[in-house]
Order: sequence, then C-alpha cells, then structure tokens
Amino acid sequence: MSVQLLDTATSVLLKDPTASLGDVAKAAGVGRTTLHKRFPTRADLIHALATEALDLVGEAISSVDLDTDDAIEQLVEKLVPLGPRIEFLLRFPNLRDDERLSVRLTTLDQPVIDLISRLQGTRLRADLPAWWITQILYAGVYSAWEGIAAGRLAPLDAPRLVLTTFYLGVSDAGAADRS
Amino acid sequence: MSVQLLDTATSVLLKDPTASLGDVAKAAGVGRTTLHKRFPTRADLIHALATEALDLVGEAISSVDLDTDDAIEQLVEKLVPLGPRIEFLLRFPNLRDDERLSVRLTTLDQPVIDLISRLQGTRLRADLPAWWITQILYAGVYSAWEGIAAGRLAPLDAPRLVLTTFYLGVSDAGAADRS
DNA sequence: ACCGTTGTGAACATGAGTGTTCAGCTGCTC
DNA sequence: GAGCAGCTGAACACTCATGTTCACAACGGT
Repeated sequence: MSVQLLDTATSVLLKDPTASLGDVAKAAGVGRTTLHKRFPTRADLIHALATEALDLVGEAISSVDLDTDDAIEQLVEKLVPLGPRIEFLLRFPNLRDDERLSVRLTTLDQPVIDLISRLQGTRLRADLPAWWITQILYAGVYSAWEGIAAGRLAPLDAPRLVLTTFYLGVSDAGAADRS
Repeated sequence: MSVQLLDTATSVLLKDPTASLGDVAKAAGVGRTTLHKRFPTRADLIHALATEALDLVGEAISSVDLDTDDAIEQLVEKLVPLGPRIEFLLRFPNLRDDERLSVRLTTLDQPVIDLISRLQGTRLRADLPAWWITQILYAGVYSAWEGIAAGRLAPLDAPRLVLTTFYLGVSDAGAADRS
C-alpha cells in the first residue's frame, strides 16, 4: 500500500513534474486529505520519494559483493528494474538543495566508482576516466529502462544488452570475441 | 540578443523546471513585461524553447552528410555543444502533448536511425537493434555534455571520448586496436 | 454494540504565479 | 527638438495549488 503510493507518485511526477498534489492523490487512488496526512507538504512528499529512491538504489548496490568477478553484471541486473527511481533522482535537480540528500547522492556512486577504478587495472580500459566509465554504465542502465518502459525491450534482454554494449561497444570488430 | 534570451531561459528552466517567469526574466536581464511581450504565456515560452531546440538539433543533423564515412564522428562533434537543448527536449516530457512538437521529436531521430541501420551492414554490429545503438549514441553525447557542464571534461576531448566508448566499449581488450 | 483508527469529501483562507494594463524612461532617426 | 520605438517597474485582478480544518463514513478489535 504505502509502497504503492510512493510508486505511483514517482511515476506521476515524472510524467509531469508540475502535477498538483490532487493529481497525485487521484492517481494513487486516495483522497488529497489522506495524502496530506502522510506528507504534510509537497516538499515532504518529494523528499520522501527521493529518500526512498536513495534507499532502494543504495540497497541494490550494497546487496552486490563488489569484490566478486561479476560485480558489474550483478549491479546492472539489480539496477535496471529501479529505472523510475534512478530517473527521479536524475530529473529533480533541486534535490541537491537539501544538504542531506545532496550528500547521499554523491556518496551513493562512490563504491561504484571505486569498483570501476579497481577494475581498470585488469578488465577495464585504463585510458578513460573512472567517472566517465561509471557515467556510461549508468547511461546504459537508464537507456535500457527507457526501452523497457517504451515496450521496445524485453526486461530479461536488458542486462545482456547493456553489458555487451558497455564492454564491447557497437563496432563490428568487437563482436567477434563474444558469443 | 534574442538567442541569448532563449539560451538563459533554457538553462534556468533546466535548473528548476518550476521557476517563475519572473526568475527567467531576471536571469535574462530583462523585465518581466518585456518577456511577456515576446512570449504572452508561459506555454508560449516553453513552446518557443522547444522549437528552437528542435531547429538547432535538426540543423546539426542535416548539416552533416550522412553518406560520408565519418558521418557519426561529425554528428557527435556537432551535437555535443547542443547539450542543453537536447537536455531540454529530454527533460520536458509534456512537450509530447503538443501534436506538432511530438511529430517533430519523433521525426528528428529518423535520419540518424537510418544511418545506423545502414552502417550495421558494415562497421556496426548487426546483432543489436538500431534504436538501441542510436540511444546509446545519444546517451554518450549527453553524458559528455554533463561532464563538460560539471567542468570534469574538456570540450575538445568530448568527441573522442564519446566515439571511442561508443565504438569500442570500455573493456580492456578493445583498447589495443586503437591508439 | 462500543470505540479508536483510518480514510474521505467539502469547505475555507492564503499565497504565489500569471496575464494584463499603463505611465514613464531611454535611445534612436528625421 | 519632435517623434517614435523599445524597454521598464508598478500595480491590478484572477486563477489555482496549497495548507488546514472539520464532520462524516468505513472498518476492526474488544
């Protein structure tokens, strides 16, 4: 129930960031008064959505053993379904106005960046900045979610698609190595 | 002058999509009245920003000879500086509510998708959907712009970074081929 | 049957953004 | 200097989201 509310609230606000609280309440199938009781102000609601998104993404990252060989594979697998939450964190720039949220946002990526940096000694190209590789990884995850949301991509195909593009790129030469 | 107005309006609305027209006017260094004379309503302003963004991206695409060998290279080079406009088109989902804008948005990518499709016969992997490759290309361009905006990436480095990641991926194996 | 909890619609006051008008100021051409 | 065009701040009425309150209905436990 409660999770359902945050879920639809997220999607409504993503479709139209200026949607009124009445719209959110209606979409969630609850009265505006009820919504207000849970989240006294609009800022509270958005803050709650951000916090929940941070929690979910954080859990996803820390649920993966970043020292194992297929860490990135597991990471992508866990992150793709969180598409809307990631989109929320990306598309509400003013979240950084809140001190605590801002800290959590920057802290969130750090273990991933560290992982990438470590892998640059072995499996990953060392001639690219770690932040760039991380960014590209997230971009792939997010693009995959977009494809799923648009109905163009099967959820089960997503991780493979993201990973092969991430590792090998789209040039014809790279494809021969892998199956 | 006029281009300066649309420019700052774009960046202000990107930083805070709910910014008031007064904020936009102040940021652009003009009176709210003057802004209103040019764009009678808020919707008019946003529509104008979208139209200009579509124009610019459209010009960038059509300024490239898509039949030449380095079409993608030229495309990336032209698109990266248009980062804010692309971001605007991506982050204002409600633009699709307007019929004409929606048509232009979907039409815009078509030549690029066609180009990718053609190249899948030769230089590009044929085991990936054309729309996916296109998406990844745009994601790279956008990520590069983000890096530039954050001051982490030198504008002149951007195209090379995007292209090498796009073609070869980030796996260590792929890097040996190129310089 | 009683009562606390929870959700609900209706209603209200408030504040902010918006659209609009107007009179005054600047800078330009003739 | 006369006239004109463009820009400006100030002020106004209006709309609408918002925050808040209240009384009522539904439900579950005792």
